[in-house]
Amino acid sequence: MQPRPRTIPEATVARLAVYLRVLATLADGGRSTVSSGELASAAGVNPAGLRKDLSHLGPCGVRGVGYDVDLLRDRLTRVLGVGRSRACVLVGIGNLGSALADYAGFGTRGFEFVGLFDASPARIGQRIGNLQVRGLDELEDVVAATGASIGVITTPAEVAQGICDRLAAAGVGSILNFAPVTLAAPAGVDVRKVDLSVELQVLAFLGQQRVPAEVGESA
Amino acid sequence: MQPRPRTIPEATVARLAVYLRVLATLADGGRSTVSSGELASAAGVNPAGLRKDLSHLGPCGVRGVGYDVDLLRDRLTRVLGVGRSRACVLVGIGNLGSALADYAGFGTRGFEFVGLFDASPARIGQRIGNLQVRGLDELEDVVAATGASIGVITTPAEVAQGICDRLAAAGVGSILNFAPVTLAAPAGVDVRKVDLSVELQVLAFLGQQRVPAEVGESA
DNA sequence: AGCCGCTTGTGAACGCAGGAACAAAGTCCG
DNA sequence: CGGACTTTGTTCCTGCGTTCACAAGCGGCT
Repeated sequence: MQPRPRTIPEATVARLAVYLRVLATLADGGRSTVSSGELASAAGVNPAGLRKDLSHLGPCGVRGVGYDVDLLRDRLTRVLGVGRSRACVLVGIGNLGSALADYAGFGTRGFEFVGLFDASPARIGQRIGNLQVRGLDELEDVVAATGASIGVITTPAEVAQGICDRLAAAGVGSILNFAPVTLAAPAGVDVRKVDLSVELQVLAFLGQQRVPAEVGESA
Repeated sequence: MQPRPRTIPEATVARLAVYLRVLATLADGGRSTVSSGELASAAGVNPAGLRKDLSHLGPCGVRGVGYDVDLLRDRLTRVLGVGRSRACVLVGIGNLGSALADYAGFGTRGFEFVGLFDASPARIGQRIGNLQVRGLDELEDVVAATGASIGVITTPAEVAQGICDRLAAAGVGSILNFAPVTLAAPAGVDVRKVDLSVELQVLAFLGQQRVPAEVGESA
């Protein structure tokens, strides 16, 4: 049997990652226990929802007291698989790619870039952090040698699909796409998309809805 | 008074922005009409869902033929409010902030940065694109002078809440937060969060879940 | 030892998004 | 001019996520 059903909703997983970060802050502050209400308000969610999210891991709190910070952190770390370091490759070393390659937040959370790739000869050989930018022709070799399981795409939209195909064929099972296109990937490969201009447009729409006086559509 | 009900689901708005981009590509390719199926597959969604999304704008297709590309583009542009340019300020000119300030995709979609701010004296005065980085003390003045309605936060987590408060107090109604914290904002201010390490952690979790399943199946 | 208050964990209802199927409408062809 | 095909717009339904509300359990106090 499966005492913990392996099916944790995706939305819940995203929140678990947030809880984990809040817990780290609390631990730094010297706290040893937290209540669901406190944790929920720090994470910006409903207390009942938080408890339900946590219930997917089995009981891990003490009634009448709350959650043990260290214990819960351990549990979340193990469930999310942050314990072992994961090898990532990054394709497209433009402004955004360089920023991501240099972003310290990844290394401390179990993600390590093992390869940076770009098509432009001008960028090949450039050093970012402790890595050198390689040519695209080395992509498959590096993925095979390092066993990288995650690929990050920060290329122009036109070539993103081609890179996606090559990553998938090379055995990369998870792709994070920043290019403003919808990628098609074979079954068994997860693709997540972060589209910055869509975020801004949604924000603009909500703001426009809130201030209809500024629109002046009927005039 | 409301031929179009003002309540368009947020998830739909995000997809409308995607459709708009796909339509731009199609228009560049010379296409004049598209069917819902074609548009849906290009956007990576279900055809029925796409039609439902578009139905929020009222009937804008021709039965038996499809959608007129230019007309639909016009309609979407007007609903999303991409027509007029929106003034944005960006706070925190680190690697990520610099990348965003230099990202061409925003300017072509109706978003214009009118102020870049950083706390570090080393960065103040630096030029990015056609803007100069200013000190944080000028933040309120610039927001007031330009009427900026959107603020983007790419600061370290520790100072993000303070910046959020100052932006909200200055009259910025929409905030896009890249800092790895959950921000609290007064009512009437929309906050959207883009958390890169959460995206990676979700991806890692999905991949981790997939691998043991594959092992069990192939054995 | 017993009671009380606090907090977790779970069960149920509500609302929402997503998907499939169907009727209306317009066009193309004979 | 009429029929048939294509495609939209809508309606229904199913499933998921979220929220509310309550019972169970644990620690502290008397």
